[in-house]
Amino acid sequence: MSALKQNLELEVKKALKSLYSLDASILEIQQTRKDFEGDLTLVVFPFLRASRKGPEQTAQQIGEYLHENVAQISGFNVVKGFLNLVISNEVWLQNLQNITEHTNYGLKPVGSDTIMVEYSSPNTNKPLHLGHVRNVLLGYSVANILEAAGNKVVKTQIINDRGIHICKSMLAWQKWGNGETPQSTGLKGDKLVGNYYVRFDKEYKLEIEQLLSQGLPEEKAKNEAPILVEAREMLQKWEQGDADVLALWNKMNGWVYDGFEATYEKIGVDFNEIYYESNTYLLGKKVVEEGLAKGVFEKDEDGSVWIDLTDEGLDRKILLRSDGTSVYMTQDIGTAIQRSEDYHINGMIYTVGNEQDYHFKVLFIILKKLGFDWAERLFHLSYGMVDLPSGKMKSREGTVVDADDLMQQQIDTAKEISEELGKTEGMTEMEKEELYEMVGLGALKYFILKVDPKKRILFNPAESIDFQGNTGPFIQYTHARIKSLLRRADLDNLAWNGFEVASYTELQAEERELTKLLAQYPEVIQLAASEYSPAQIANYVYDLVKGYNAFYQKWPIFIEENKDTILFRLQLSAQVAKVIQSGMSLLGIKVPERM
RNA sequence: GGUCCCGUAGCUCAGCUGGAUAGAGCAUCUGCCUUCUAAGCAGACGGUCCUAGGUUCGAAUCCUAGCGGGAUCACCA
Repeated sequence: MSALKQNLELEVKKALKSLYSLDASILEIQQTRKDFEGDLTLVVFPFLRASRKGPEQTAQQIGEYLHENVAQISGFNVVKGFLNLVISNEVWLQNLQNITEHTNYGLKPVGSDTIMVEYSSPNTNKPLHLGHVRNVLLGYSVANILEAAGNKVVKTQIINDRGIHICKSMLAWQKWGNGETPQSTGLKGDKLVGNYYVRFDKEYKLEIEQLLSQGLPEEKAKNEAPILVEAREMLQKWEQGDADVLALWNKMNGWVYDGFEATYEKIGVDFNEIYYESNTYLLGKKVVEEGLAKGVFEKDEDGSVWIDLTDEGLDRKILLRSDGTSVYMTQDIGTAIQRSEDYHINGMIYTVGNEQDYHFKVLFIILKKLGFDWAERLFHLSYGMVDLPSGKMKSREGTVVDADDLMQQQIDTAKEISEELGKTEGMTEMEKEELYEMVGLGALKYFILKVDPKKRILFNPAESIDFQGNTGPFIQYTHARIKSLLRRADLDNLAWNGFEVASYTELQAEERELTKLLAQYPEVIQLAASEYSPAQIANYVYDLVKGYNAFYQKWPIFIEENKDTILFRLQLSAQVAKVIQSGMSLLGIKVPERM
């Protein structure tokens, strides 16, 4: 398709040169809108000055020239200043033929650029929730898309494993845990640790109340509650390398990682490399010292280190506290550099919520100022909040939608609907379970990925996600239906697989439309990659499926008399199924053989 | 207050590197299963593209101002 377009652009340029001696540098050839006849449209308004004719005449003239000189163009028509070109069926069919010969159609071979994609990046004191789900799905899908577009991709996360929040869970477990473990309770490790985080907060609030009733001012009560003081002491011990504290820290973090791993596996995402803040913050501090020496940063009298970005319309930002300890920014600087040393990256994508827009703006400027060449290709994949009808999610207040619960709920819904529709007859228990999971998670993933990441999502846990219309299950269903056709074809010994579509002559309008849609897939991947947008893929696959269903309903296959027609339609269907499967896998969504 | 993001049908969203009569899904209504899976198809209904200016042959799309919603501006992460 893009080759076709490129070739056409060349021909149009030739036409303009020969007709009006015009050297057009840029010209726009776009898809013809549905309501008009044709495949590609040239807008001729920009050439009127050179042609010294009206728009219709100009379009007519160019059209005649192209029709005569370009074999691929089988016709044209003119509507106002729009020249609609009809591409010959042979071109589309040849293209379809090429598609049948490529198993990885649309995907580029891996090139030399290495891009690192970061997503998830949780704290280790509580389980993953709905917000993480959006994050993980986006990041994982963008990683897939970048890979499909020809990049070497390293998927990673940064685990925020140090800080007071972990000490809170540790302390609460020490005090009230009675030696509980995931094994002894049957709880997932992240859930167990999360419970103690909540417990800490509860006790903390009680202590504050008590202090307030003793007449302490609020500020002081919040700051001097014994349990908080104790947590701070624990953090200090941690930083000093106290063996007992480190052992507890390792144990509880281990539980959490096991829990996360289970959730990631369920959701269907993975990582190639994991970074821990406890390992990178020291490097950050070192680099800040170096930057200070280079004059990129400045030191205040109290010893704190800053970068002044007021020239860029931003603020002053702190990089080291007066006591020399690191802040969030310091750690991110260290992590970025560590990554560039471990892998020779050409760029990096950070999947982080839009409340961090400012942070990453500053981080990128700092890395550029420090002179790293890869700093030119940093991108903050920023996404909007997932809000509940009740408002914002807050872990400490328990108003979160837990990731595991959410997935299970979707799977249960899928089960209900499947059973209601009677779709699972003849399936084994294992096949059923697999199907429910595919469909339930497919609905969830598609629901989240089809919208622009920048937009906020309002999620109502009480209403289940749709399974009809523009949804994951709708697409999965179409795939299953095609597979069903192909199974029947195999039973009937119809050798569609080797059928040469290029020589087919009976192309119907719906079939022609489908070949055009299939031809667009490689371009769509490139666009999705350049925009870091899974939504582009989702919307494309949806259009393809809509187009297929229109064809499916209008043109029955097996009752056709002409065997070539049967084989052609089967081959076309198989290619559609292939692209559906491919596109959905870029979104991290599996498609079933039957449903 | 400064900065950033969002505002398109009753609801959820496409379209936004300027192009033709602004498109889908859900909801509502009408048809289509004794022919390949009806989680489907065909059709109807539904719009001041937040508002006002500007640029242009042409603006939902670009620019300016305003309105509404959200985020952010910590020696928290």
